[in-house]
Amino acid sequence: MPEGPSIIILRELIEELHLSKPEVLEVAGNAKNFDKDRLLHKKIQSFKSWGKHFLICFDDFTVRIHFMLFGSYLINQSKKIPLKLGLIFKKDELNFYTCKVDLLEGNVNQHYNWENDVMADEWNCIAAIKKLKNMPEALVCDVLLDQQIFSGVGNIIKNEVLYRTRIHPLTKIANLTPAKLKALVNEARNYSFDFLKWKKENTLSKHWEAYNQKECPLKHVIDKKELGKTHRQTYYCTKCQKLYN
DNA sequence: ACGTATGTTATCCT
DNA sequence: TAGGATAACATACG
Repeated sequence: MPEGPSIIILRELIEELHLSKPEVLEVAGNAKNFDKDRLLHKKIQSFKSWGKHFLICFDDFTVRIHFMLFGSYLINQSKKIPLKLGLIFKKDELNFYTCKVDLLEGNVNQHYNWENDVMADEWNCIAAIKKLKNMPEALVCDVLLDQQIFSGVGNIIKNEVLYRTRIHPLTKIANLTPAKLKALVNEARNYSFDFLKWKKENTLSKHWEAYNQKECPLKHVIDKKELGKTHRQTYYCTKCQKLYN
């Protein structure tokens, strides 16, 4: 569920309901880090997302849903596992499970820089390159997971972007050529949209070239190691992906 | 059946 | 004290 494109899919499914500023008639669930009565009888102004964050925006506060690793949602359906947050409108309902729910005070724009979201219209690749240049010692396998630079990128996107750009995960930012640095940043967005398309078609895993693979498309062995300070599983081909040093 | 994981953060160590 | 390791969340998949 968790990476950025999956949140876009949730947003699109809600759009298809054609709710216009729906009033919350009932609030359910065991989310208890804020008073759920805050939402009651208030109108939702918009549904937004920032990377892996799903945002339900009210007049002067926003409910933030983060699905973490195991989170899920159902629209106009429910299931047996404990409900974290349920919002009931006149005709529809949204149910969120196993997620982190937080309430952000004030205008949502004060909480987020939309330029960091690789899938947003506002995405700013120049700003991303600038941030990367300020961390020359960082490894590419770590920076791709940095939500302040590549909001929405997760471990699948990380591995696929590194394979597509033929960059070894342990390459330091300082050692990338300007062209490779640019390719890295551009592919973070580009692959995210392929992810979105394939996820909708239910063919995402079929298109993986490195993530979860035993061999790359050229039949070389794929190595699998926990790399970087993030210690996330990294799948890479030492023949196809160059270590810049 | 069991091991692993598309993620993040609080807390406990050193 | 900064940093790293660990646990926690509680589900789905192969």
